[in-house]
Amino acid sequence: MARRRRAEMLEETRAKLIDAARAAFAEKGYAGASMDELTARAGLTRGALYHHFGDKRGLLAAVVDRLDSEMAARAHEIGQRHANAWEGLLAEGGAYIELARDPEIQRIVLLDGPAVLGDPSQWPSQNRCLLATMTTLEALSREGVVKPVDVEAAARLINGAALNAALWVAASDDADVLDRATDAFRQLASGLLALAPSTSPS
Amino acid sequence: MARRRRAEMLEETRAKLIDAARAAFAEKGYAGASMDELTARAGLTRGALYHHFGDKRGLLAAVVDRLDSEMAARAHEIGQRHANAWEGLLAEGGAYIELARDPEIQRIVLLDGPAVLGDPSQWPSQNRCLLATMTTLEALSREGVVKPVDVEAAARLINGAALNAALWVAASDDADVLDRATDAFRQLASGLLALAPSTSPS
DNA sequence: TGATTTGACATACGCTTCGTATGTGTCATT
DNA sequence: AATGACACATACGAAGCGTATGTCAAATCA
Repeated sequence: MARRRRAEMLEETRAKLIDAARAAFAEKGYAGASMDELTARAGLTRGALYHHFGDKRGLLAAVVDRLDSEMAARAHEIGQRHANAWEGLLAEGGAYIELARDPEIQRIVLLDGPAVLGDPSQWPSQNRCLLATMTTLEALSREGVVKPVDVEAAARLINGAALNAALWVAASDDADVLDRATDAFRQLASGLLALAPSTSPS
Repeated sequence: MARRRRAEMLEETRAKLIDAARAAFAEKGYAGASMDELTARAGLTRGALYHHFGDKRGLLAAVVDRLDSEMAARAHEIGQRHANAWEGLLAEGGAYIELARDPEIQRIVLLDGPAVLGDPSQWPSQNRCLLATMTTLEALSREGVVKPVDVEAAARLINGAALNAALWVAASDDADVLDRATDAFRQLASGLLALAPSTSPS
């Protein structure tokens, strides 16, 4: 069998640990997940974990960073699909709402993450999400589509509203809740528009 | 000395435990707070705690319920002060933002609470907050001030935006962040208005 | 190529903490 | 006055985290 390089092995174990942790945290929650069990499932021991991530919290940070990056990339991509930048912003928000219905993201990013790692707005990954929204808003502001506005503040509130909507959608089994949340989101966002918002612009 | 009734004592120990837990959770966080230390500071032992609250989680639920009720009452009261219902809604949101700057509320209600107790929109106390906002919105909708809107969805998003703004405000030391967040909140909320929002209505 | 060092893990240990099971004293009831 | 219930304290077991230590392969170098 071909011998693999050391760096390869290292990356592989890191990935295995992150994957195992992602599953364990999602299933049992951060506090409920045992590091012994988690590492054993990955075919390793706690030794590997502490060597790579320092402590349990470091492991969560790594998992969160990964999930959050995936979210940002996906939401931004969806936003980019729209020729109209304003529709892109709305779609981006809608994408966040949908993404956050994923139980893994729910539990790890939205619930345990803030409690263990502190305010999300301080995370490097969250800043990526925020930056994407801010960039879009900035462009819209230059084009005159939205009113002159504090871009950072507006972006934070928009993201916050979307994430909260996602929590609501995820907690209820009702199928139409997603649509209700999305509609309300669009209405709220229209408050940023320079022109009087039309009820159904499409 | 006057002998107190049994029920009085009972309520007093409950209150002492909740107060001690409130302080301990705020200072060390839920996970970091030791129940031995917490109860000792109240002049009791863990026995009392498990007798009254079942487990650590039950104690947190009691603390959260208390804090959250205080928030709802205070915010609603502030909203009531305004003759104009629309300004009342905005003031209510602003009040949430300000209230959440309190480190106790920050840590216990906004960070640890959701992680341990689950989605806040399922809490009885949170429903009180929500109901207040919904009532105001409903009235505004009847008066024709805001567009016909899904009241529950709009209320949830508004509350979510306010809470998220509060996290941001609390995390940054910048003094003007509070104003920036409040302004952005008002702009977003104006998306619900039936008429084209004026830039500075007051 | 053989010796040495570095680094990636495994193993072993102690400490803390939670939850429960059991004990004890005091207040109501009869 | 005796009994039962209740409010709490004490004692115990188990689990989990972090650290300190050990080990073996891989990289470096003479």
